[in-house]
Amino acid sequence: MKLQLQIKMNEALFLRNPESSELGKNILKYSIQLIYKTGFEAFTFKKLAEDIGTTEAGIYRYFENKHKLLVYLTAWYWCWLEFQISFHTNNIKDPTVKLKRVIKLLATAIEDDEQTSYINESLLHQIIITEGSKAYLTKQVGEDNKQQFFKPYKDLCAVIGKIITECSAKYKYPKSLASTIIEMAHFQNFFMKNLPSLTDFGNTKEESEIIDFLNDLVFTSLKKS
Amino acid sequence: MKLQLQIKMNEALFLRNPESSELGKNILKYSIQLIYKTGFEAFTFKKLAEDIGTTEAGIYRYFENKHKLLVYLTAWYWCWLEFQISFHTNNIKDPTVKLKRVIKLLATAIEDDEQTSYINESLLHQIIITEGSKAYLTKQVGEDNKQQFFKPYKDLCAVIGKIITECSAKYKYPKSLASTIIEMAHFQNFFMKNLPSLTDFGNTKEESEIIDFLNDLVFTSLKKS
DNA sequence: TTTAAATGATAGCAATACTATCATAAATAA
DNA sequence: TTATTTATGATAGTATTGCTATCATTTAAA
Repeated sequence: MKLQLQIKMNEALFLRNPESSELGKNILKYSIQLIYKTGFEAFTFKKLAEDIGTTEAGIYRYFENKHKLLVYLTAWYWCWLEFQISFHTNNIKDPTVKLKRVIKLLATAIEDDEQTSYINESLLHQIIITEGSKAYLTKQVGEDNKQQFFKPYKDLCAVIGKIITECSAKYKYPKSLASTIIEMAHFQNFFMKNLPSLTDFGNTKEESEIIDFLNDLVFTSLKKS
Repeated sequence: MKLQLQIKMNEALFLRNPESSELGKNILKYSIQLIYKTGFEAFTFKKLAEDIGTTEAGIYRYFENKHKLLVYLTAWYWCWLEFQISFHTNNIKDPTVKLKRVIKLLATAIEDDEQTSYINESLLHQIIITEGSKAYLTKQVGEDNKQQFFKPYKDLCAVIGKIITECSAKYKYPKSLASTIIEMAHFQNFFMKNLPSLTDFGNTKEESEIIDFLNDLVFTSLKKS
């Protein structure tokens, strides 16, 4: 008997719930692998269908198009991460300790946690780093937002913003600082690996340095105010 | 007699230099308008050709594909911005004042400066906010980087990093802080307009608030160290 | 004025992004 | 158990995208 973590996803993101069938789960599993391997631009439903051993039309019964699938995956990731955060910061009283834990969770590569057999969290984390912002950097961001597609991201940001306010009630920009931490945990990681001169971590390429940078950035801001 | 600002672009970015002919200049001019209007995903050379009144094949003689064109536009923008920064911070001794000026330039919407008739800097700035990161968030980032496509971005980051170090020689993360300022000047702007709950500027939607936030972020970090 | 270079016009082709149809298999309800 | 809904597989087809090739014509340089 095993505890299964189920995330309730926004129904407007899919045509048929991918978590409700084998094929659906395979779509999630293999799309993560294929996007990781080829990048989102070169990723197509045709190739995905071949990998799974089904047909293109089969995929289209679950997802309207690859953009929706990407939004689904990112939304899933932010939900999952918010759960991780609430789990790992549970019972911690000191908001400073809490915030440090959050930064570490945001900036650390994840081991696949096997709770959800069809989602490889480690690969998904890598995908979010490279492809995540493409989910909202579009012309349709307004409509997608109306349909609540970015609620998990906004919720996570709100949670972190609240911890920031607990740390320092006077600090004026809790939400912007929260979104900055989230984005920079990913961007500094991408830069470190791909455009290292944009960072100070080019030599070691250690995640711990990103964590140190973010801690410094956040806690000097909060101590002062 | 008018002074013309000419930016020497990396030759590997194009097949034929777009600044060397009318058609080329039209490609730059109309591509900025069309990407601004439709977004990069829906932008095609076919539509661009129709707008200009030429043929698809005509565009392909200048740019290998739309990715290269986007990289060209972003590279041009970073070059132009670095010039703006060096121009507007010239003769300023105090590095703190300099850095404040830089933050303002990064976060402020630009008026089209008419110096370059075929490039509308104001629209281009908007494009960079929404599409800019797509230039490097790809599988080919490594190869593109080898060909020096991101040199203007890296140069700008180095310039800002140097000013940061002038402000505080002891600060440990000048380059990461520089790339953070650059990215956040844009992302907070995008969030403010499209996903306002990710920021603290949803009510006023004023650029000046982004500038205040970045100033606070940067100068508390630098004062402390 | 000859020659080279840039453009326009047209064609074509492989891949992408879908939609539709129908047969079959599997799960569910009567 | 049979009847019936539901999901999948197989196949086709269509418009658009992304790109290359050819050749005639205009424009600019030698």
